[in-house]
Amino acid sequence: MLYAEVAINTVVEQTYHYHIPEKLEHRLLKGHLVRVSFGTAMQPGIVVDIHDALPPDIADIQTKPILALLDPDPVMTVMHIELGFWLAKRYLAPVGQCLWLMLPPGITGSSSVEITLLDHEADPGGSVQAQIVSLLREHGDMSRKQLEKLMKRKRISSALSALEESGVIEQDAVLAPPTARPKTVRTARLLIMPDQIAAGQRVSSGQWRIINLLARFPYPLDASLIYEVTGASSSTLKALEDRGFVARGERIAYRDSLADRDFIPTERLELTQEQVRVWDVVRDALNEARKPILTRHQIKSAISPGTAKAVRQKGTAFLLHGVTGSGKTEIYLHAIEHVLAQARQAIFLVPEIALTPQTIQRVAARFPDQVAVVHGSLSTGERYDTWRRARNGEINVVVGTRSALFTPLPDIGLIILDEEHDPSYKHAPPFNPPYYDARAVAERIVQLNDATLILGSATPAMETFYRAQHNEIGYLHLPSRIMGHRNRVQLQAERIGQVTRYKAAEGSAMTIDLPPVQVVDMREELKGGNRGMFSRALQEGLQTVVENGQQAILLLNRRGTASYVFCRDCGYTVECSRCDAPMTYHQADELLHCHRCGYQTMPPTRCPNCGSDRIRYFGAGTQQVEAELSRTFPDIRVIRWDADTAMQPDMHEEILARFVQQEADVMVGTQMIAKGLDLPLVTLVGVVSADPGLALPDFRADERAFQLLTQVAGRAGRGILGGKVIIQTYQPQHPSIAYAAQHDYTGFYAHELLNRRELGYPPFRRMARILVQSTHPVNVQREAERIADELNHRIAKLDLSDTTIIGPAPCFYTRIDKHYRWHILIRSQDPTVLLRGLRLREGIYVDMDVQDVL
DNA sequence: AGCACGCCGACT
DNA sequence: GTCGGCGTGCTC
Repeated sequence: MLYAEVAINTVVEQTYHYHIPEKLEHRLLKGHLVRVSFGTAMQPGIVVDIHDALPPDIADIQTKPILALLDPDPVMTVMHIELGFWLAKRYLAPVGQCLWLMLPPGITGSSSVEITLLDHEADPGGSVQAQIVSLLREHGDMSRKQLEKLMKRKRISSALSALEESGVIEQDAVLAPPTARPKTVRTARLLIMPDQIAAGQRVSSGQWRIINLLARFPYPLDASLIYEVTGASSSTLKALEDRGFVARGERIAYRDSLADRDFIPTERLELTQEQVRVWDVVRDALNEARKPILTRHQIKSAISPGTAKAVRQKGTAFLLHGVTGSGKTEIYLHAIEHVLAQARQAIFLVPEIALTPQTIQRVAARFPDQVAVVHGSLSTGERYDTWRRARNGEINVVVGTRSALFTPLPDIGLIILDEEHDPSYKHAPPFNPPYYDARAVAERIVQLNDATLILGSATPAMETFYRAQHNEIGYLHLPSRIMGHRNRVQLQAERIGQVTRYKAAEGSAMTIDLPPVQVVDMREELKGGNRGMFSRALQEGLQTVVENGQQAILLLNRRGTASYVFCRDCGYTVECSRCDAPMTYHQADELLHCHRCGYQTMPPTRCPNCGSDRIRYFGAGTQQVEAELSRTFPDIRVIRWDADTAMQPDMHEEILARFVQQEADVMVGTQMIAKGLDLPLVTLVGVVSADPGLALPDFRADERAFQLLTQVAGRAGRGILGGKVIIQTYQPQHPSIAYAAQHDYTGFYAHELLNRRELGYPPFRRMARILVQSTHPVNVQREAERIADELNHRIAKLDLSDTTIIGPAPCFYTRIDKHYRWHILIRSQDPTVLLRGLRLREGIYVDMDVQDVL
């Protein structure tokens, strides 16, 4: 007898064994999606292994059978199964949940229990049973969930089993069919050649147009195409079918989010000598890692039982440290091209699809028809189709956000994480576990697949740079900004009559220094009598930009702050009733918004506390900056880019496109404008206020601030016009500001590393966070204290001298959407030792390698 | 996740 | 005395 070890998608930690029925005996493979009975429910499961005997500890139990195969092809490879187990161990999450990361939503339907009334005349004793029977008589058969709802109670199992026992009802656990299905489109083909149609037969002009079109193609055409080309309608096509001239059919069509977009194919660019040195190292690694090319048959047999051990543990990881504009993307594109030539696939991760349209454009244009985009806002159908195409080996490059890592590509040769320092690479509550870090997962995939990882950034995460310094990963450096080919730059400069600041680099490329940064001390501005939002320097800078027809970016670092409403007499501030956070005034709808939960309310005209009518709006939002700009420079055209103006994902691209096309002189925005944009006409970047975000109780606050300022500073002067950066602050000596002003990454790194070492923070120890949430303030605190007690007890018992606990304490955001929040932070070489097997109730989340502790 | 089992207070 | 609350442990 053969047994399948199955992982089920619930919060159980273990796997379960089922015997393989005869009809599946030689068909069942690792990675197959199956239907099994689990407890009383019907559940989907993944076959993670196949054994010829049960493990000794359960040798004498009665196993249930594998009931059905839900997909004829394995839904994941052995590599993906192994990755799932690794995720479960590292992030302390149920293995089923980890494996389900690799599957598209909707691949299985939901599990339920259907109840059928067999004896309509039955009159059972017991009020609960009688009630159930009368409800079934009244409403007809239904699911157990519906019945519980109608009964307004949960405890009906004993009554149900009694009814089933006496033959009154039947309970049937079912697994619904998948909600995601292949999409089919109608097609038509010609059965008869035009010249075979007899002269006497009456054929309308619409029918002739269809016949002539179809006659030109020896295969079926999509009906939609036929209608579009001929102008005929479906009734015309139907008429042709009825006359036997045409056969209609259907084909499976892939839903593709890139399908309706045109990309102009581009060629590879010539590398500078600096890039060549980097590329040589990457290419050698790719060649070193290259496995023999597998045929489709070999790939299939690699996922069959018994050959699992073939997975090698190798792979190479690099940090590609390059300032903005240093040509990192061209290295990525060269590497992708190289692995595609090896018949392997590549994954290219970006922080957010909506904020990096230019990057996606470049990848899609370089590899036409080989790229798919994977991210959270795809429809279920698009995700499902992309997933199937990937599994079938029809996609070579996946571009996407962190979840794209789990696309079931058969032979991953390269993973790129662009802007690797970005916090969005960490999956964290309130999402579902596992709370993985895409950087660590990518490294694991690369090991399992004998592939290559490139982590790219101008401002690498402390942990990443530390690892590069200690030779745990390779270090590649691109210190110069490239402005383009010498001849092209020269021509452009002559055309606009500008003396360039370019320097001839080695070879034919030209480079340019990073823009000068001026730090303005706003305390001095106040002393000088300037109480406005813009310093004199920034005003002059904006004036110059307007006069010369150039462009500027104004950044507001609002992390952890907002403009709020307060009473001048008693100091009362309007707070969200569900989050206890100050509410933000929005000019557009004249309402107060809560940025945590989205709650909206009317601003008060009188103070609810003291009755005063001296209500004031305080603090600067993007709207206020916009208003102040228009006041100071009446003719200036301003465009605002923030979460409010870009409500839908595609709005980002539109706003950006309008700015690129010079429909505005100044763009005002928050963090998002600092991401990977290439805006050659921007000659001035102003940071209106660098201070918010510096004082946050988060050990990464300084790092984040430095990264943001450095990134946004890199936006200036990318064209031949040059540029400058002005940072306004009340603490000009702050390391995050001072080092950013010097474009001094290593200086900041060295400074910050001392802090981290002193406090035992990452990269010296790993940090985990236990987050406790509840709608009851007393419960959260009590639960957090209970967990902390248990952890301290365990530390003593296990003698974990390197493990320290911070808290329990209320989180910085003490309440979000009615939930009070407390947390416990754990610093340790390996927090999983302490946290393994910890009992977690509802509302408790373990976040390993936590990125954000607010 | 469900569901059973088991121990406690509050009802006919 | 039973009904129903929920804390605890198990599902191959």
